[in-house]
Amino acid sequence: MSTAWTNDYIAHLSIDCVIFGYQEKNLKVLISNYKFGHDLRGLPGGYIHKKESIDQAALRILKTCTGLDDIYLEQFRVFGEVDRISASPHKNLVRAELEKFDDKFFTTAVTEWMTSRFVCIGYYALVNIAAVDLQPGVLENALEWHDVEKLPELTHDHRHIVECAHNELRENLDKKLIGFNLLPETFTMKQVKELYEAIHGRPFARNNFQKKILDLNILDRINKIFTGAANKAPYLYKFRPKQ
Amino acid sequence: MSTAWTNDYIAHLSIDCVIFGYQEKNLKVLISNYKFGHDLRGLPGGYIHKKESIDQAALRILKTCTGLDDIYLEQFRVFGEVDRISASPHKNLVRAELEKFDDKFFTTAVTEWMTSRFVCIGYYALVNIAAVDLQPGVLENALEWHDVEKLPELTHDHRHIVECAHNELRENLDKKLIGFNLLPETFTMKQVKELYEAIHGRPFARNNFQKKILDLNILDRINKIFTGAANKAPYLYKFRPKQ
DNA sequence: TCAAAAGTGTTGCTAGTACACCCATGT
DNA sequence: ACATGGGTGTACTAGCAACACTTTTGA
Repeated sequence: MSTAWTNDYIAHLSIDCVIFGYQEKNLKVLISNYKFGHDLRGLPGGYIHKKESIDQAALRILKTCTGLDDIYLEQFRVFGEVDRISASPHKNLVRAELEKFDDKFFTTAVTEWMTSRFVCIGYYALVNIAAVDLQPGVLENALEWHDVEKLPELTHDHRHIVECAHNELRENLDKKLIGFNLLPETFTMKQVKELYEAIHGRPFARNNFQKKILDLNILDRINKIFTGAANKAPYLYKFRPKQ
Repeated sequence: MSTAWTNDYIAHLSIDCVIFGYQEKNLKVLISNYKFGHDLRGLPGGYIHKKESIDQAALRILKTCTGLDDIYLEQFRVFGEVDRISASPHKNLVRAELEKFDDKFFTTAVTEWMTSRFVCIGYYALVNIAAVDLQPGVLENALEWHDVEKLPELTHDHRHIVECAHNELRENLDKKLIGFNLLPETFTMKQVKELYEAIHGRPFARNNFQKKILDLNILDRINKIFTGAANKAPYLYKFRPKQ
């Protein structure tokens, strides 16, 4: 039975997802808190079914932990060092814990399969945190949003993978205008600016930023929003779907 | 014996290399002409040893066909559609031809392994054609340089892979200043311009191009070269190794 | 009336483009 | 001398950054 399970997937090839969200002016990453190990954490990931494309596999993994179907995602790099798992201080821990876990499923064969050398395809995804319905898997205590700047210790090379994804996000933010996937349906220009600042980790000039974004001609101005504060009411915008 | 061979490699995961060269003012790609099939061609590629990193595997494959050690290369994308081989008109042809090929090695098990579903990591490399010593493998009649604009029919999705690599090369040409890997030790500004034109497929203004390249401060001017033509002698440049 | 936050305008710098001109070279 | 191709300079433009100013809002 468990042999059948491993047989359904391509061996030695995995997908790890860096799922970005945005909340309280901070860029967040979704992190798995595993049931085994001492507060061991890592990226949500999974394997590729022999009968599905890698994009389908990534979407399936994303749906499993967020419940969402329509997610912006992109592969950004392959991590293929031989020792990315074997050199990890967690490798043997993970293997031992898995075997203790549930002897009906995690046989020695399965845990060996899972802790062997893996080439990992890195995907990053952008989600609206408010729309996410976190669904921890059988191996997970919880799924947690962590500030990208204050990540806890992560297993294997997952911290490095997050850094690569973060760099890629920064590079693609202007080029592909993907940042709006992180915002709610409608938003103020200030929110857009704060999002960009959170991703780039540096301030933007208010007026120039507004001009830059409006000149893209991708936003529609909806109406003013009166916050009750003693100042000019900001406009609400929404992303204009491509014609 | 052949089972041992397939056991040495990660199953269902391959590397295909788009090896760019530059000759006679044209951007070229190195193409395998297979011994089997009717003039069947494809990209040089290979598999990943269980004990080597994916970068090492790519370098090994490159060394096998070009004889070169120090090659600029970069992974650019993973191709993971389920049907990228099975939907190919060549799949069954390749399998049948392989089995006829050499029954000591290409057993049914091996050819099944080789023609099963594969996730392919795409690498592109830049080489100086003059330095290359082409070494066809056991399955290859020849390795041939083809104009990127006039590619012959290629097996599976290899044409698509070349197009993706070409796009990536164009995008990275300025950003990473990698074009000089395609030129000889010393070169004139005209040669650099022609290289850029070949890669981008569009003309550049002579004077502005010269200014742009010189402003990068990465070239050293060596001396004038007297071509014998009735005009001003151009300067020779060489790439300045980073301090 | 005032402070706070939002919207907009002006200037200057820089990179890229188009145009023009001058210089070296061999016939 | 002159045609050819190479080197360089100038002006125009677009995009971005720094500055300033005006407008709206509720207390």
